Amino acid sequence: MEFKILKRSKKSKARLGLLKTPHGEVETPAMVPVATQGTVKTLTSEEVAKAGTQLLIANTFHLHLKPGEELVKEMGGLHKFMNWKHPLMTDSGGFQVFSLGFGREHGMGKILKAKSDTKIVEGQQPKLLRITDDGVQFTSPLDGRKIFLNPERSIKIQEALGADIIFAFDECTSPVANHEYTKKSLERTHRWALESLRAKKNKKQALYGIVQGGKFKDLRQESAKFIGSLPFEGFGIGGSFSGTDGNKAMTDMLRWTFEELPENKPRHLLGIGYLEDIKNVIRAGVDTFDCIVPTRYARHGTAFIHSPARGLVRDRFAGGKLDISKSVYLKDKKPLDPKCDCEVCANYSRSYIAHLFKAKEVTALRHLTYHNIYFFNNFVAKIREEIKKGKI
RNA sequence: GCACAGGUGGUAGAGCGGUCAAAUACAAGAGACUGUAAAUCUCUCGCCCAUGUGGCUACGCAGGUUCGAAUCCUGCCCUGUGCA
Repeated sequence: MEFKILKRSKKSKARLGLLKTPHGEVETPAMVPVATQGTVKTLTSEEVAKAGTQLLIANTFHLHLKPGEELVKEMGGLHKFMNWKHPLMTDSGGFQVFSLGFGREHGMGKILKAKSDTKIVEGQQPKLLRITDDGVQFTSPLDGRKIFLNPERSIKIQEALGADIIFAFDECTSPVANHEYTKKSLERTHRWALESLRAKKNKKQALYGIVQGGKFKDLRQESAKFIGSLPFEGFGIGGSFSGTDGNKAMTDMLRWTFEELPENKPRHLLGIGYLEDIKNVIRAGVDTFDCIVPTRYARHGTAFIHSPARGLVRDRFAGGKLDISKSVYLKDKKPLDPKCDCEVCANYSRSYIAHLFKAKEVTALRHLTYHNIYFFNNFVAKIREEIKKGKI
């Protein structure tokens, strides 16, 4: 893999780049739709590409569970298996250490929405899995069976899957972990980073190290310094932030991190963001970022649109949300987003999609997903243009 | 006309003497979702006050039995099925 920075903004830390992988190039900044189980839910791989997607991220933990990396390998690798001819990443399973552990136990996402009395202290274990220096013992959410993952196994699985970019195994720390827990967890993630590097054999794949450290400045800097000093080909920024103070916690964290990272290597922000986050993180210097928002929100009935729908939308950024489950849209002849030129907006009305959604037809979810992916890709493409023109 | 069966909230459908404003599901309304256990989850859903171990009106209609009836009895009105 090769990463070229084509332009650095004078107005911000934003950069325009080109990521060259064995399966083609990615113009950065770029949004990365999530294909956890080897599919962007409801879409074919051809549709995903047609909607402007350059890069996808699939998941080690889920594909290991089902159908198993050996099967994927037997079928010619993940690219061939899912007929995705473009660049591909796999996440390491590190997020599941959180989402199936403390996250599930506390009914909490990795971004804290409100003040919480829950605290995680050093030495505490989640009920549903066991984290030790050797690795993580998961309980499969599918059938309760035990799954053990550590850096070596995660890398082996990712090599069998065969994505262009793979990630070191880490622990995504909970937003309610205290400084001491986060520090101990970070030290373990750092050891795992070294082990991930050691385990990696396949030279065609690029391995990204992951910076953690939660919301703590000293830990973020320590992590960025350490991970940044290792021979990774790029970096993932993971973990938790507070969401109670707008975007400040996130941009602060990115600033602390990027000050310590080698700036000629690509940076991937893991699991962000909302539409209103995107410009900020790009301004902070993020090259790629993945997020389930366009796809999950689609399946839950939300279309992202340019102009706010009257009374139903927050319009804090360059777009709005349209909840197609509202009965008013049954009588609305307009497309989801009148300013969008995707194939769904060119051909279908809100009325029709609202009907499909209420009738629980899967095609509604397909249309919404396609539109949202297109919308996000287009949104980022315009930001690339703005960086090119020196506006951002 | 006769014989059965039945009439409960927007719908379907529980309840068959007290703990019933009435299970459950659907529909409807509101909210949540940031490296996907997520085509998911949460809340509201008779009316009123206003949010409480609150008030009022309800189970086809009219009477009755009973301390007490959606639940038992009588009549009436509807609906379905069978037989004439």
